[in-house]
Amino acid sequence: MTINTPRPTRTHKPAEERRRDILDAAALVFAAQGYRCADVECIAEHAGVGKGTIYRLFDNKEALFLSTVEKAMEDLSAHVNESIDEIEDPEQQIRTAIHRYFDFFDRNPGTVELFIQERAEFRNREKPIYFIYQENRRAVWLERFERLARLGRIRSVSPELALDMIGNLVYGAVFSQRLSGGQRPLSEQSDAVADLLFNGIKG
Amino acid sequence: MTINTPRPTRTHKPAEERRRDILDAAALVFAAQGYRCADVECIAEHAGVGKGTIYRLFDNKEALFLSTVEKAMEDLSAHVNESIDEIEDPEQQIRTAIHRYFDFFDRNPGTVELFIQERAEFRNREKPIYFIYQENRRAVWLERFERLARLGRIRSVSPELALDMIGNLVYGAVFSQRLSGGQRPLSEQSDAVADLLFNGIKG
Amino acid sequence: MTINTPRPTRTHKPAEERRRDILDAAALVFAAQGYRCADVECIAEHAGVGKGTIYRLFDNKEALFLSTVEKAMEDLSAHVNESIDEIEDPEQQIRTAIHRYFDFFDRNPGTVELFIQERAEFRNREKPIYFIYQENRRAVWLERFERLARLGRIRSVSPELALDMIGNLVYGAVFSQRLSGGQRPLSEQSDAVADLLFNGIKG
Amino acid sequence: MTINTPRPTRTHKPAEERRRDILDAAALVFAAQGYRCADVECIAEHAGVGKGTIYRLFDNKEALFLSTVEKAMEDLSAHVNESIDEIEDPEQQIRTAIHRYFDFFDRNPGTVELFIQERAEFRNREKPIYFIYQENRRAVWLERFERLARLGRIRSVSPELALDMIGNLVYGAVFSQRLSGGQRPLSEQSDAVADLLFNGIKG
DNA sequence: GATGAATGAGATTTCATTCAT
DNA sequence: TATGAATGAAATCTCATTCAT
Repeated sequence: MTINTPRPTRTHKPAEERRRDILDAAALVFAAQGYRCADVECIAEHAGVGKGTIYRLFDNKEALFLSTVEKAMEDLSAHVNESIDEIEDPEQQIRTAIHRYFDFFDRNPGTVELFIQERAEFRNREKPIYFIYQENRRAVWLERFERLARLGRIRSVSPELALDMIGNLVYGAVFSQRLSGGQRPLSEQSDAVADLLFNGIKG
Repeated sequence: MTINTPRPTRTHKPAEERRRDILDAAALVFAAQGYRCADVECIAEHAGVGKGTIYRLFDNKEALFLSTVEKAMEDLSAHVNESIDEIEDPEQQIRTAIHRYFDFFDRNPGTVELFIQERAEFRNREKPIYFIYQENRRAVWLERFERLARLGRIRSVSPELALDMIGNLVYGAVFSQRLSGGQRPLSEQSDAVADLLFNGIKG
Repeated sequence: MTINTPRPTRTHKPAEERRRDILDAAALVFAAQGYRCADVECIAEHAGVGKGTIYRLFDNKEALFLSTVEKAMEDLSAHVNESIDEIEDPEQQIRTAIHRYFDFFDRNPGTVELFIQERAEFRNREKPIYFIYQENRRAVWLERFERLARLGRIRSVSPELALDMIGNLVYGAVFSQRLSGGQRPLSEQSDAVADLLFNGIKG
Repeated sequence: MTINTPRPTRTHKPAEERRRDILDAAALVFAAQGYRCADVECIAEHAGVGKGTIYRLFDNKEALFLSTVEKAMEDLSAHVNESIDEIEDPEQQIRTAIHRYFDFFDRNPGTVELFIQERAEFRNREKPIYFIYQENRRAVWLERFERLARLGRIRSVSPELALDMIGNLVYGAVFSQRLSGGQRPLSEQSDAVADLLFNGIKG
């Protein structure tokens, strides 16, 4: 026998905590239902607040969604970049990054949905948040590839191209796995992906 | 004051031609506005028909959209596979396929949007049409990779994995280029991608 | 194994026959689906003609429907009045009329639906066709009741009132039976109804 | 040029009151325009609310309509049965019921329309609400007729039949008056109807 | 004349957003 | 400040009617 303990009618919390609650709920609901089908009321319920509160903290549904995506992107970025700097060898940095990238999506499968949704619904915005973040980090990664080249461990390709390739490869892998309904964790494939990247299929 | 020169009167056409007109218009409008924002009336105008005609030939907006995606996928598949069989060398087959794959999206940039939209809006459907088609062709491509392995031109990776990798790579490349707003044609990169695939960045 | 023998593409029939075919089909479909839900196309199919033909013979859906109701009313009127004049005794005339009235609706249950539909959908028209016909016959029936009164067989009520009462009684009975889902044939009750009418429940 | 003085702003009312407002407006509009032609927006205006409010309180147009009919039926039932129990003599009970039945429809002429509409548009539903209510009350009324029979004041007919007859008679009378456009109040005829019922036209 | 493909007005319903409480 | 009742714009889809063939 469950007892309904209805949410207390009004509660006071610091605004920052409210925001987090709402963004967490939004990530869940947007990922599960898609941007259009997600009902703001449903998000409000999940977050344990009234609709009005959402509209006080976010301009509108679009702003709420973009904040949600941004938060997800921050989490991804933090997860990937966290312990990279402590690694000395650039190849190992790359291998670790791939692994942690895959690992993040294994743990947060909804995040792919958020990225898809963003692009699907906000075609007009300049550039998806994902690619903005990617660009921000580009310089750092480029330098790592250049170091690798200087060490003679990249031969035939320009660092620029290599960076793009790996970006496309892992990005494509995440989408493919998610969209094709693949069940195997991505992170299991990270070594194979890295090997391919470094050695190619002939190697 | 502009004078609208409305579509003259009603014209009769064979059903097949009408379908094509409508699917062409739909591909345009869905790609430009997204599934949700695309107004069926707008598609009708583009196709030069009345709304009713669309609803006579397609059950509803969803069916129209999915037909549009399917048609795009057929076009892609035909474009890629067309002249592959005439090529003898399996490596060359793969290189050509990559090139033609990229080339298709250069010529039909809206197609990526359609694929994104499908996934974004119809999360419930088993599997996106793209992956259904991909699976259909899998056996054929697998055989080519196996031949390559038998010829000793693939060393370290299983044909299965190699196939997945290349799938992810090109798929990711198309998305990346489109989503990141890249302006350079994909097909220009096809050689570099193939080189990476075969030789890796170390090679 | 049935062989589809599709309706020959075009046939020529005298207009009068066409009209009858269409009205028969219309009576069926309108009774089964109701005025609003009845699709003109469906009626055309039932009648074995094209939609255009219907619109050549009838101004519009409304006119078609009203013609259908009128035809039904003519049939009812004919069925009831047919052999009344050959009967000598006025009481027997009334008893026979009641019986034939009920009998008609037993045989043509859809007719009630048509009358209901007419009223439901064409509230604006002066008076339903049923009541127009009823009024036309009123003088004749009034005379019969007056003869009955002159013969001393109606005591306490005016012929006018008696006529109205019986009208209401049988009309109500038909509706009740139909609307309440009664399964017993109306005509079985005609004697009881007539007895009540003549003698009341005390008698 | 008329100046619209639009409903001021939004007001808050208890749900029960809102429901009543809406049902009152719906009864008016459905009776005047018929189920199909009645625009929900029009009902909303009459009720002084927005369309959305109607859809918050009722699942859809159909549910709104059926609630309206049910409410009307409750009102009728209450009006008829109200003071019957205080009457001692069963014949007087019946006479009073007839009178109050007619009186109700004189005061609420639209109610007949609602009943017609219900049947016309929802032919699929098991049984119209009117007949469901009628059946509920049947046992009580049957008992009254049986008491009358025991008192020797009904001779020749079974109580069952007598009850059906009177039901048909008054039901038919209401329809007839309404449909034939009769202007005289029904309640003026109630004595004559009762006399006919008890004594017949011969008596 | 006969057909049925083509048309588009019109009505229901949803849900983001507002604002009275 | 927090709530959720109230709002109404917007979009799908149907089907009576027309008219090219």
